[in-house]
Parts: sequence; structure tokens; C-alpha cells
Amino acid sequence: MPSRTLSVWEQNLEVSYQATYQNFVAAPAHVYIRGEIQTSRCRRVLRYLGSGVLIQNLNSCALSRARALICGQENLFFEPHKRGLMKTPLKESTKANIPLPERQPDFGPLTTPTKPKEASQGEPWTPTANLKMLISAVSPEIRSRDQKRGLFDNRSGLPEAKDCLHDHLSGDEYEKSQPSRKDKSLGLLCHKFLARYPNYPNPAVNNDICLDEVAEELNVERRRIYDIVNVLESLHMVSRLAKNRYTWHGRHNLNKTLGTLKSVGEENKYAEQIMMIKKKEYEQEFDFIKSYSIEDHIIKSNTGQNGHQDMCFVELPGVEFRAASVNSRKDKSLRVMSQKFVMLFLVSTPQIVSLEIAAKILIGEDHVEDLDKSKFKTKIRRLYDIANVLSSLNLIKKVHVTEERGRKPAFKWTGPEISLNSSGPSPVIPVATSDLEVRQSTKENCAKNLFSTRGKPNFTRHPSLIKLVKSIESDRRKINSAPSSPVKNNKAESSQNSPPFPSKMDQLAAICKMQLEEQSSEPRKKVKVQLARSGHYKRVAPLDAPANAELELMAPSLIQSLGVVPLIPSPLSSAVPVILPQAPSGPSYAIYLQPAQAQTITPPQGLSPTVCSTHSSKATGSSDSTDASTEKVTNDATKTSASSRPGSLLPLAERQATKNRNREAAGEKGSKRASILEDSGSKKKFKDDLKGLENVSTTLFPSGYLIPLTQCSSLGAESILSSKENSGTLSPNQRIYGSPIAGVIPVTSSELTAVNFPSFHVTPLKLMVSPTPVAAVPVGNSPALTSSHPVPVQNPSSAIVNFTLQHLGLISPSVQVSASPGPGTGAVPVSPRIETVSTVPENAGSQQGRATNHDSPVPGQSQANGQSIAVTGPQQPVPVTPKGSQLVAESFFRTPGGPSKLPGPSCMDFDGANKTSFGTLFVPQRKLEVSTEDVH
DNA sequence: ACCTCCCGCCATGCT
DNA sequence: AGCATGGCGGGAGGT
Repeated sequence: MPSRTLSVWEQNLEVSYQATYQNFVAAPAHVYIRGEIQTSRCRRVLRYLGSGVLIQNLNSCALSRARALICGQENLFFEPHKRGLMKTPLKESTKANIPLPERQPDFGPLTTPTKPKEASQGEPWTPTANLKMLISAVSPEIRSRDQKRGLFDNRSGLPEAKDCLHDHLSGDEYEKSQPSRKDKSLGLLCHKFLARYPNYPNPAVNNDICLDEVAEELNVERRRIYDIVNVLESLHMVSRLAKNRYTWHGRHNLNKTLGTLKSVGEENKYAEQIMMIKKKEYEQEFDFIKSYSIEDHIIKSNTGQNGHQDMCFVELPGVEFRAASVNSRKDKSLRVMSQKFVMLFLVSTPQIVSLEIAAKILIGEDHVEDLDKSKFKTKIRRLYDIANVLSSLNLIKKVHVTEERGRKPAFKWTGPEISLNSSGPSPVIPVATSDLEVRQSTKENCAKNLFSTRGKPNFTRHPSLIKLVKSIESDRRKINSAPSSPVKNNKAESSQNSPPFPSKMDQLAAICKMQLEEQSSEPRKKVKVQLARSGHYKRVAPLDAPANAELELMAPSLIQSLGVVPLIPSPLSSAVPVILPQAPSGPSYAIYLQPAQAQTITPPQGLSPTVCSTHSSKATGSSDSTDASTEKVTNDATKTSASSRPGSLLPLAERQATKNRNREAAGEKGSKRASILEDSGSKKKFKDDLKGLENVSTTLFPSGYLIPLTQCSSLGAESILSSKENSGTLSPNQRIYGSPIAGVIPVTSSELTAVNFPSFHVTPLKLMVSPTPVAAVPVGNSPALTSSHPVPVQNPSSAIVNFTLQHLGLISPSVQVSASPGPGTGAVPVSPRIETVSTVPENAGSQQGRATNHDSPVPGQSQANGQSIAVTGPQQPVPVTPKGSQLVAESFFRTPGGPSKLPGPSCMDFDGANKTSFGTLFVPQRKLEVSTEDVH
């Protein structure tokens, strides 16, 4: 019965409702009204539930009434200020009627209860009844069950309600029994939660979410809300605003986020990993033991990198985590898992992922097969949690994959298709809107984000930091003010549908990353060891961190050659945020890498690296908290990374928006940030460092930064400049941003020169250098930028090196490390076009796969090859060197001392090593039968 | 017996 | 010390 109804109504009602009440109604609750409905009842229900509306099975009369109510034609609605009241009643009602041990009478001011009247009105529609309705509305299952019980009669709504009430009143049991497990499911809860907020909130409106309120209103423990919010946060549908508060962004950023996740997922070779696992399973089944070793290798390598620990969290510029605390656990959190899980869908060809595989991949490296049964089990549990939320978002749905063995629980992606091209840059995000939202958050977040708290050494509240914070903010403001924001928006939005820009840059970056990763697999240990010795990092990063090929490479080389411990060891940061080059217009993304892995940044598909290095100096100062023992270098790196983040990440629009807000809040935020930063271990040292930094504002870039090789000339250059200038002049940045579209602003060579980074974009990433890893210098090139750029781009790698060295003081600015001529070097500015070509295969492959998801029995093979190819292929603008990636990688990282041949973008060819293996992989063809039946 | 996954203990980290 | 977060896994409801 219910089925037929809704969607249309729901939409209409919701729309109209929102139009009228959006200002004060954050989120409409779903109301399920069956049968005949009277205005008074409808009114009550609405009052209780708050808003708006899903009304089912109404007769025409009822519908019209409901609509009238919803539209506010009847003055039924509560007013904004009354909202609180509304809640209360519900709560109490629940309390009264339903045994909820959890519930606490903790009412803040907000919760002033005024409920009684309505409830008492004597109608059958008690809060409980309403609640039931609500629940049933959301859950078909419940509905059906209720029907069985006879609780609800189709015939008339009133009677039903009465019945319910009666039952309810008369028998406690009923009530108690009522809330079955399913009634409390996270999925249902999430539906309720989502129902409260519009998919595309008006940024102008206050979209704050108070967790306490929500928990109360939904009658659940706050713990559960965290589960939901964490997943939503991973998709950037919400962002943490403050302690108990989140900001609702809705789906504005969703496509962009998905695009980014997809690119990251590709970089991480998730598809390959999936294949590997499948293959492995297959072999096991058939006792093909032989291949194991090989597979394991591959897997490990991949996992290491990809695998879980590598990447911490992918952030959107605007949407960042605000709480330091949040940052601390970021890498482990449900958020990261959620992102990875989503990546799996986006990357795999049949967009169906079984929990088993997902769990294995997420567990990653620890292939300690047997050891972790429990771990596996726990992972599965979490995945269910995540899956429930994602299901509520209609991004996935449950299915079963039937294989030889039997049915396996799995989930199918039902969300928007994200093509690499499109996804990258454009994934439609109406930036404008989101920006606004983001802006606020951004500022605040910056500070927090910048300094990862993870290690013991947290920077919290050091007075000196405040200063930094302020300066950073100011920079940000400047940045934000930049004109370009609008462009971004357009682009973003348009991009959705339209083939996005060539995301060459992204691809390149991805390639680089891959290479690095591959390389890293071997050397890691060494690096780790070294690092460990070097000491500081408290947490030894898990060796497993795969992604760190870069680190490994770099570290050794740097260490040896320079005698300095590179980026790595900042104990402070747990994660290394990497900014992904974004599409020209798009905001940059930062990926937090886990400590263990310092990584390359992979540029998300179309994203052009937009980073503002502005804050770097400040950040730097603040960031270094490292132990006294820690090398300055390290500190610097750390600092830089941290600092970079804020600025870089912000989308133009945000920035602009942020400015204003920031100014206002700057004081506070600054203090907050400062506080965050302060914690770092040795303050003294810190101060010293700061001094140094300040003095040498220019030096900021130290190892910590991820410098996307991209050639976003304009941005990069400017950012760099700005960083140098630091507090000084930011104007350049603004200019940069001003160039809306391309982001390719011809930068004067002279300007760049100072830094030696000609066309590069230094992405200020918020690098949180994790102890272990060295900050990798990712090399994401944005070919597009380059191409447009008149100035020949240096090899990113070389540039980076130079830059780094300079900052470190290892070399004088005048001295440059020769860019590796070879591949990457500026040679070439890779033209975007190339990308396009390369892209083709990838897209085609993926898309095809998708289209035929079910059909393609052997996703694996094609995927494996296809993906690897796809990834590399497209990305590499330049002819890749087939060689072993390792060699390349090494060279890449080599600093000046060493062979500094950085493989620029071109270097990326990792295919060599890994690919080979993959290419050969035999993927067992299983019958993949997806039964959707199960899915509701 | 297995699949799901709710529940809430308790660690972690900020205030 | 208290509170906010959220990792984690026992164990129960569903099938």
C-alpha cells in the first residue's frame, strides 16, 4: 500500500514545505499518514515531527489538507522559535511511552518542554502514535509487520491511531516489544536524520546541526548520531563546526566528493586489489597455491600503499574537520573507512562490492590472514554500519553476490555515476553554495587541520601559535577574496554532466603516486628503520604503510645525501594531508595520508591543484612541535604541511566567503587554532622554529609540503610567492585565483624564479607529516595548466627538490637542482590533450564495466589491466618510461645530491613493475550473480 | 548457524 | 574532572 504513494508527494510536499519554512525548519521529518486524515491530526503529526513530509496513502482530501498544512496555508506550523518545543514533546512522549533507558532528561535550554498541550489534546495521536507512524513511514518492514499485527488498519487512520494508543496504553509490553531491532536500525535512524535536512540546503540559511538536539529528537543515543555523522562527513555532506555542532551541506558537494574519492581510489589501485583478492579466493578454491606468493606480494604492495593505512582521509577544501580531536583519529575513523568503502564502489567495474572483499581491502596490509579473525569481524561490523548510512543516502543498496561458494552479502552502487573526467573537476558542485557553507568551517578547520594532533605532541594552544593563526587567516581571507570563485561554481556544476576537463593532472598525479607507491613497498622498511632511529616519531608508523614509496625513496636519499632527515618524522602529525590538484576551477582536495605513508598526492581527476600556500609560514611555525631532538628539517616539513593546508584547500569561493567571516571570527578562531597548535611538545623549540620561520618566511616550504608538480603555473607560483611573503603580500594569490577557469595564470617567470618553482604549483598542502613517513612530494602535474602556461615548467620533482632544499636552507635559492630532464621535466608541459587520449581507455573501460556490471562475469581481468592502464595511461601525458617504477621513483626523490631525475609526470609509469603482474593476473571468472531481489 | 548490527563500555583527547 | 568522540566487540534479533 504505501509503496505507491510517495515519491511524488513527498517531493511536492517537501518542496513546498521547504520553500515556506526552510528558514526555520532544518529538516522535515517524515510523516506517515495513512488513510483518511484530518487536518487536526495532520497538524499534530506535523508538529510532533516537525516538518515535513512524507505523506502516504492519503485520499485526495487528506492530501489537500496535508498539503495545505505543509504549505502553511493553514497556520498550523510551529514557528521557528517554537521548534524547540516541538522536539520536547516528542521526547517526553517517547520517554513516557517508550521505555528508553538511554534517555536522559538532559535538557539544555533548548529543550524546554512545552509539549503537553498537544499531546494531551485528547486525541488519539499521542506522540507515541506519531512516532510509530514515523517509523512505519520509514520502514516498510515495520509497516508490514504492524499491519500484520493489525496495529494499522488501512481503512482509516483514526482508528488505527486509537488502536495504537490503546494498545499502547493498555499494555506496556506492546510498547516495549514494539521497537524491534529494526526499528532501531542505523539505517532507519539515518533516514530520519536525513529527513530533517534538505538535500540541497540553502547556504544562506542556518544549517547547523546540533548533535544533542538531533539525538534527542530522534530518541537515540548520541553515539549513534556519531555513526551517521561520521559517514556523512566522509562524504562532505556535513562538516564539523564545533563541539556539538555540524553544518549540513547536503548533497552539494557530493558529486565532487565522489569524484575525488574515485580518483583517489584509482590511485590506490583499489580495483586491482579487488581483483587480487578475488583471484586469490578463486585460487584458494581450486587450490592454486602457486600464485599466492605473487599475489601476496602484489596485494601487500598495493595494500600497503593503498591499503588502508596509507590514506587517511580525503578532504574537500571547504569541508574540513574542525576539531583537532577529530583529526587525531581521523585515519582510523569510520570516516576513512567510509571513504574507502565508497572508493571501492567507484573504482570497481561492476559496482558491486562484497563486504568480505571490502573488509579485506580495508584491513589492508595486515594480511595476517588468520590472525585477525576478530579484526575482520570488526571490520565487517563497521562496514555494515557504513553501508546502512550509505543505503539511506541511496548510494548503495544491498544485494547478494552468488558465487560458487554461495551467497555473499554485497552492496551495489546506486549513486551517481562518476566518470573520471567529469568527476574530477566538475563533479558538479555548485560551489557557490557549498562555498558559503564551507567558508565558515574552513577557517576554523584550518587551524585544526593544520596541525594534526595525532602524535602526542600536539600543538595546542601555544601562544605563539595564535599569531600564526591570525596571519594564516588573513592570508586566507585574501585568498578567499579572490575573484575566481564564481567560475568555479559554474564549472563544477556544469561539469557534472558534461565531460569534465581533461583531468590529466589528476591522472598524472595518480600515476606518480602509483609509482611511488610501488617503489615504496620495498624500501619502506629501510626508511622506517631509519626514521625510527632518527627518533622522533613516537608512533612508529606502521611499516605497512605502503603508500610511502615516496617516503622511502626520498627519505633515504635525502637523508643520505643531505644528511638530514627529510620530511618525515614529524611526530606531530599523524596524517599527511595531501592536496590533490583539482580541476582548474575546482577546489583542491587534501588527502591525509597516514603516517606511515607519506604519499604522493594524486590529483583527483579533473582537479587542478589549487593551493594557496599562503599560510604556510605561519602554519609552519605553529606546527613544529617536534621533539627537540627532531631535526629542524623535519619540523619544518611538518610545519609546512600543516600550514599549507588551510590555504590550499580552500576553494576559491570559500576563500572569498571565508574572508569575511574569518575576519569576524578571526580572533576566536585564531585562538582556537592557536590552542590546537600549542600542544606541540617543546614549546621552546617551537618558538625557535617559529622565529626562524618567520624570519625566513620564504622557507616555509620545507619538506613538509607536498608540491604538486602540477603546473598550475599561476597558482603554484603565486602560492609560493605568497608563502614567501608570508604575512606580507598576498595579493598575488588573489590574482591567481582570479583566473577562474584554468587556474592557469601565466605567471611571470620572474616571480617564480624567486622560488625556483616556475610553473609548479606548490600546493600547500596540509601536510601532516606523520612520524614515519616523510612527506612525500607528490608530483601531481596538471598538464593542463602547464600547457597553457607559456613558461616551461620544470620538472616538478626537481622543482620540489629545489624548493625544499632552499627552504631547508640546504641550498641557496639561487641554486637549483636540475630538473630531471628526462621524462618529467618540464619537458613538458604536458598538454592536456594527451590526457584526453589516454583517458579514453580508462573511461571506456570503467564505464563499460559499469554498464554491464552484472553481465561481466570477469570484471577482474579487464579491470586489472584496464585500471592500471587506465590510471597510468591517461595520466601520463608524457611517454612513460616503462622501466621499473622503482628506479624512476628513486631518481625522482633523489634530491639534488642524488640523481635528481624526477620523473615528472611522465615518470609515473609504474606500470612496469606492478602492472606486469597485474596484467598477467588471471582472474577467475566467476559467475557474478547479483541478486537484487534481496534488496528492498 | 549465519547474517546483521545494536548497544554501550571504555579509551582518547579536548575543555 | 568532565565532557565529547568514537573504537570496538559482545551478544542478541532475524532469517
